[in-house]
Amino acid sequence: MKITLKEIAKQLNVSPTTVSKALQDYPDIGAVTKKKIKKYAKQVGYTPSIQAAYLRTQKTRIVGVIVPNLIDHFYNGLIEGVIEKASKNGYLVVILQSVDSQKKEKKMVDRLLHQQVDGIFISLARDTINYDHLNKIIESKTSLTLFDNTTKSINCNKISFDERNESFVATEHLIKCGCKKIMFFRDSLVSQKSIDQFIGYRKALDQYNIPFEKKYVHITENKMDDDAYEFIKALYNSKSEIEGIFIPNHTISLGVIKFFNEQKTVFLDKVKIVSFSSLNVQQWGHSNLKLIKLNGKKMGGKIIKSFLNEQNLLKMKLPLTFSTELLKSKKT
Amino acid sequence: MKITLKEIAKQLNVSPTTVSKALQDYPDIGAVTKKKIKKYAKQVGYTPSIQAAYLRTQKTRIVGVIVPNLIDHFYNGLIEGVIEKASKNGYLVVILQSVDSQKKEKKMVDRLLHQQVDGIFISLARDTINYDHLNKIIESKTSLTLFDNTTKSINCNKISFDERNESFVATEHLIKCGCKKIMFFRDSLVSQKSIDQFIGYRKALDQYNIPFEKKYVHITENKMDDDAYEFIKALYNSKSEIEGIFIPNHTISLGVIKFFNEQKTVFLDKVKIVSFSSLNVQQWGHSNLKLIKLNGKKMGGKIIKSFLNEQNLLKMKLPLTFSTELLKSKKT
DNA sequence: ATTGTTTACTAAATCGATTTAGTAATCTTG
DNA sequence: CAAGATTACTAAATCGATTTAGTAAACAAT
Repeated sequence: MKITLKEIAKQLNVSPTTVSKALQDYPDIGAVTKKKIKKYAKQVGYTPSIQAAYLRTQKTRIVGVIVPNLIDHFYNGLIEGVIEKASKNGYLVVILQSVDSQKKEKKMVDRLLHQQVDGIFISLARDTINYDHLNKIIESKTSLTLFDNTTKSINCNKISFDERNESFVATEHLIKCGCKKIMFFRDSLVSQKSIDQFIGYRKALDQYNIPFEKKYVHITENKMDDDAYEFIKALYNSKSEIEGIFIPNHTISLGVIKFFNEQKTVFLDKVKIVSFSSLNVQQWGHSNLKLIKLNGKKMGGKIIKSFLNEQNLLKMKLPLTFSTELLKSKKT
Repeated sequence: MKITLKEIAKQLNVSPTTVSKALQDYPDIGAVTKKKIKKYAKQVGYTPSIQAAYLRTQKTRIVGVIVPNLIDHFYNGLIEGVIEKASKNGYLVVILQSVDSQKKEKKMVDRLLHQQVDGIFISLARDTINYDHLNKIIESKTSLTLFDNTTKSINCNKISFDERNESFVATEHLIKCGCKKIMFFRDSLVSQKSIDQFIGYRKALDQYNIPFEKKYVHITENKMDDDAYEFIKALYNSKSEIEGIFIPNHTISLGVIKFFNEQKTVFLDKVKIVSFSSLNVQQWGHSNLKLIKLNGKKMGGKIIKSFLNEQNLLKMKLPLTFSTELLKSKKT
């Protein structure tokens, strides 16, 4: 049977108030009583019900993460990082995937708000262009952190790579390898992340006086890996003159690599590839294939760190004894 | 501001009771009032607080999953399956990793019980040999499902592969390829999963009259991939006569493949490998390397299905109107 | 017209904690 | 030694819902 505060109070012949206060180290409980209560609570393995406490504290100790998918190694690593750091700090992590769809993303946000989680972390779906759901999060005073694919339109915590620079470096690498005809797989026309990647790509071309050609940009859709596979296959069959390929994520590279494996790397010998990836293996150790590693796990840790910072600031502003009053005056 | 039941009641000049009942379609609320309340609730976007409702219903609509790690593709796929199916049925999923340690596993269980989740799903850590934490789950009347690596000692829902048979088939494949000196990577001495795999391996050897040799079994430890890498490297340097290798999981195969990639598959041409894996790519399309695919996503779906079944059975046994009484009589 | 049933609603208890506002008992201090 | 201050504790309200028990009002039956 579940042990409750009341039960402990009854057993020790004190009031529930005393027990609650003793366990929270209130100064107005005698040292002897405090020790006695704490000892007994430990003995019977009492832990206050989070659900019940929520009614007063408004804290669930749960955070929610929405990622576009769970296939990409990058997000897996990221989630690992989030879970590890969150666990250490007593938070549980709820994972949801938007399947890169704005519609689903909105649904997931509603579900998380409904559960009244303490924080929501989102890498926006490829097609998200409306931010009502993000504003709803902010209005509800829930901590919001955008990561990886963010947006400038919303003012909140943000954690992301310097996509422009990373893409510049990637493209530059190909150029330095002697490539001039460089393909760019673009995963979205509207997402900030993709826009930045495109800017980095363009900037590198400009800097090395290579003319930009629209036909070298392919915009992937739906199943990114299959789409990339089909595209690269068609490209090969049409005897393309492509010299280098820049791939902005692991999923797309899966499709591309699949094709090259089928060709037994005959084609790969003529084309240089750079891909963002978060695999820490050199499985595809072909000299013409370079992986730029993006550390998802580290980013995951950073997300929680920024969240915890915010929570601590809140706590400092709202000392326990005055929390209710201050919260009330803040809300009105 | 959060809309509460009380607030709606006030606005419509009815009692909170009426609102609550109307929204739950109780028969003793007039059709007109019911419609009015429902309309208003919808208009202001009211959803009852799960946290508050918990106090009476004892349901959090959260389930927890504990996996050994998040690196292995198999668990990633599994989690994807769990989340997809759980989301569809209104459950949130909390993910935790035991890092293949019994100690952490117990901690994670405590945390989930503390949060009072509706169901806990565990793939036991490699070194788990004590089951007190599982019994605690059962005692607390929380639904428990063991998957992948289970144990016979606990009576609960279980979902796993026929490891003996799968291993038999894998080993048989190597034998049919002409191998007699077959290595077996074993990931644990105590886990049921590993024991079953070993039995399958032995059975295949026996059936084809191949003597079992202890030296062909390597027990991995700690970082399975690194350990496997080091082992296979040493094996190669000692000019081993190994003809076939059976690898029971993706993580170990990462280490092995890493080695072969470094050797540019020179060695691989002389050795046949079978590995369990859940990658759906033919990236390593070498004819001497066979991957036996384990569908994690499907297993994830099955876990939720079995959980939902159990929950529904409970519901049928405990009609809403009598739930409290019956629960009480059951608990005593 | 009186009693018995429905119908439609509400008051109050409850879930498990936290917190505010008090109250005895003890201790200071002028 | 009386009046104020301090110590150690408790009663009761509260958080946001659900559910039990109960009550008026309308209707039906004798």
